[in-house]
Formats: sequence, structure tokens, C-alpha cells
Amino acid sequence: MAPLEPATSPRKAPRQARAQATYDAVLEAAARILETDGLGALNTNAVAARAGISVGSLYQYFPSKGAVLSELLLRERQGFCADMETVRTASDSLEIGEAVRAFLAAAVAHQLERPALSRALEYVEAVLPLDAQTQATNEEIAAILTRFLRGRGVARPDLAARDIAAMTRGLIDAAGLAGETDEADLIERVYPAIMGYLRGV
Amino acid sequence: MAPLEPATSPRKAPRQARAQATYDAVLEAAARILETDGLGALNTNAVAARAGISVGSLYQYFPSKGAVLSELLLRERQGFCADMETVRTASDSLEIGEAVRAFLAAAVAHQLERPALSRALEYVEAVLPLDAQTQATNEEIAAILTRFLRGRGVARPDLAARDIAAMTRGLIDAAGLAGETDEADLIERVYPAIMGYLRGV
DNA sequence: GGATAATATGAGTAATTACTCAGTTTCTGG
DNA sequence: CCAGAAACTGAGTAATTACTCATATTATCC
Repeated sequence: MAPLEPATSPRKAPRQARAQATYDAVLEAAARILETDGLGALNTNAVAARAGISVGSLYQYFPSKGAVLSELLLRERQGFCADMETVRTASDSLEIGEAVRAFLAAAVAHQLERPALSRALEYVEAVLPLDAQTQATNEEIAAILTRFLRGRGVARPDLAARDIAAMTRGLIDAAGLAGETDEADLIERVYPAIMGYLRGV
Repeated sequence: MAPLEPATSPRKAPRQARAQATYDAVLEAAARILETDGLGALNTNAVAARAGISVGSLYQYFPSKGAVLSELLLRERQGFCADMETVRTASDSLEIGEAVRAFLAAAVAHQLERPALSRALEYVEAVLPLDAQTQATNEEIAAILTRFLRGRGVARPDLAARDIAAMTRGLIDAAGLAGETDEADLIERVYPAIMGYLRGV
């Protein structure tokens, strides 16, 4: 594997419509390679080929291979963060169990949309030096959960947030890997585990 | 990253003591590189250098880079499988909660011994084509848990085994990444989640 | 001590791949 | 319709790396 450098120098932003299409095609091609063949098979030549463009074009918008992955990860995290924020807004009027179910539904929907991609990006996240924006988004996701738990009187809310997120992610990952698609069933399996965790703390 | 081929042709087994030392040094060097720098930084030249031997020697005992990783993974899985088997033997005389705690203690101890290595090997497992032996060991681990759960009257015991294992692994991974070392505290956090899960099924 | 087997060496090879750049094509505003 | 800007191209380069092989060293056993 190449060292997976962080994004180095910024490149120009796409100004014309076709440039935007190229930009998006790169990200989608990278996503598809990640989910079918994994990070080990992702190289810039392959991404360009899959996107139907030349390598040169890729490097017009992304300063490095790592920058492509960074951007893909950032978009994914920001999407999830937005969903979590929506749930949090609605959660004030719910009793704790229903609120947990709502967060859970968001997580399950998010991770099962493209399960293999989600799993691959988790690994990317572990090996890529995260840029400040992605870092901030991750912290925001954690903060949303932490605030919710603290508001409900949960002890050590930051630790509980991390535990619950890790547990949930692990279980949904495994389910996705096994080809499960029934979100409701999955939610009903994770729910009692989370409630059990909360009762124990 | 190189394609991570599966082990191809078998190589000779070490016959003399120094050969065994070389063999072991390769595995330990690979483990150390995995835990400090990750799979992306693991190449056969680096492994040989870290082991204090030449590349040629490495290839006398391992037919490929993938074979080194395979062997490392196999040893790790077999160690865990043995621990699980020990717990299962002792679990018959325990009530379910204490038995769960015993399994949990084994999992926590195993994963926190070298947390970064455990995490790296999980990824290796996901991308390396597993050889038959490792596959069989994994199935045995799953079977031990499944049999235990079925014996306690848990519905869908194979699904429950997978869920519980995934949840637990996810949480312990995150704890290890965060530098936690207090096994007892960790056990007490996971335990109620598992019991909650079981109550829900 | 000598013959043979086992073990170790590391420079070299072929393949892969991140990234560049000189040149071409397409768009846009006037 | 044209000049300049934006976008696109893809062969080429330098670096990395999995793996080999001809040779050298060390152990074993009679």
C-alpha cells in the first residue's frame, strides 16, 4: 500500500458543469472500488479508469490519493452528522426509549445504505490522517450523543456515548457483512442491548 | 498496497533451533509492525529488517507476505479459541450471568493484551483470503458461543452469537484504541448490554 | 575431518503505482 | 467568431516492493 498521505496542496475547484461531473465521478468511482475490492485495490489509475476520465483530470481536483478518500469520508460523516442532528432536535419530546430507537434507526439506515462502503470507510478512517473538518464532524457526532445522554441523567455520558456507538457500529457492520437488509429486525436486536447498557451504568 | 495473495506454495519447516528462532522472529516482527504502523506499512523487506534477518531467510519459511499474516492470524485465533473452549467447559456449572461474565473476561483479556495488534488483525482478517484452518477456527469459536446460548434456551442462537460477538468486539476495540486498561471496568460495562440483548430476544 | 544437509545472505528483477507535464480540446464572454 | 480560460489527456518518471537465486556460512553425523 502507498503511505496514504494526507491532502497536501489544494487544487482548483470545478467551475464548469462538466468539471463538477468529473469531480463527482471520481468520488463515486472511489466509493465503488472501495466497496467491491477494498482499500487495497484502490489506486488513482483505477479510480480514473472507473470514473471514465484520465489520471490527469483526477489530479486537477484532488492533490493526492488521500485527498480523494478524505473527501469521500468527510461527505459520509457530514451526512450522518446531519441525520443525527435531526434526530436530536426531535428527541426532546420523546421518552428515552423512543429517542434511542430514533437514533438507532438513523444509524442503521445510514450504515445499511451501502454496507460494504461503510465498512471500508471505517478502515480508511483508522489509517488516514484525518483532516480538521472530518475530525470536527466526528466530534460533533459524539457530542450530540453525549449531550443527549447527559440530559437523560446517564453517568459518564461521554464514555457511554463512545461505548454505545462502538457497540452499535460493530453489530450493524456484522449484519451488513452477512447481507442483512431488514432494518426493523436489526433495530429490535440492538435496542435492548443499548437499554441494558444504560440500565447498567 | 500489494494484492495480499493467499499463501501459495508451502515452504520447508524449520528443523534446527536457529531456524525456529528465525521463524518466530518473522512473526513477532510482523506483529510489531502491524501494531505500530499498520498493515499499510507492512512489507516483507521491513519485516525481515525488523526481525534482524534477510529477506531471503523470510522466504525460506513463508511462501508469501500473505502467508506471514495468515500464520499470525491463525495463531491468534487458535489462542482465543482455546480460551473460549476452556470457559465453555467451566460454564456448565455456572448460572447464565456468571457464564457470560466468564466468556466476556476471556474476550477482554484477549483483546486488551495487544490492543493495536488485535485491531490490525481484524482488518487483516477482512481482506486476506482466509485459509481453511483459520476459517475452521473461526467457525469453532462461533459454534462454542452458539451452543452455549442454545443450551440456555436463547432464540436464534447463531444470530445471537454473531450479534454479541460483534457488539463486544466493537466496544473492546474502541476501549483499546482509547488506551483503556481496566479490564474489570470494561467487563462491567459490556455485561449489562449483553444481558439486555438476551432479555430482548 | 569431511561430506552433506540446513540455513542464511542481499543484490537484483519485474511489477505496481502515485503523480507530473507538455500538449490538446472545449467552453465562455464579448 | 475569437481570445483567453478552463478542462482534459495519457505517456512518462521515480519510487516502492514482492519475490528469486547464486553464493556463502553453519550445523549434523559418521
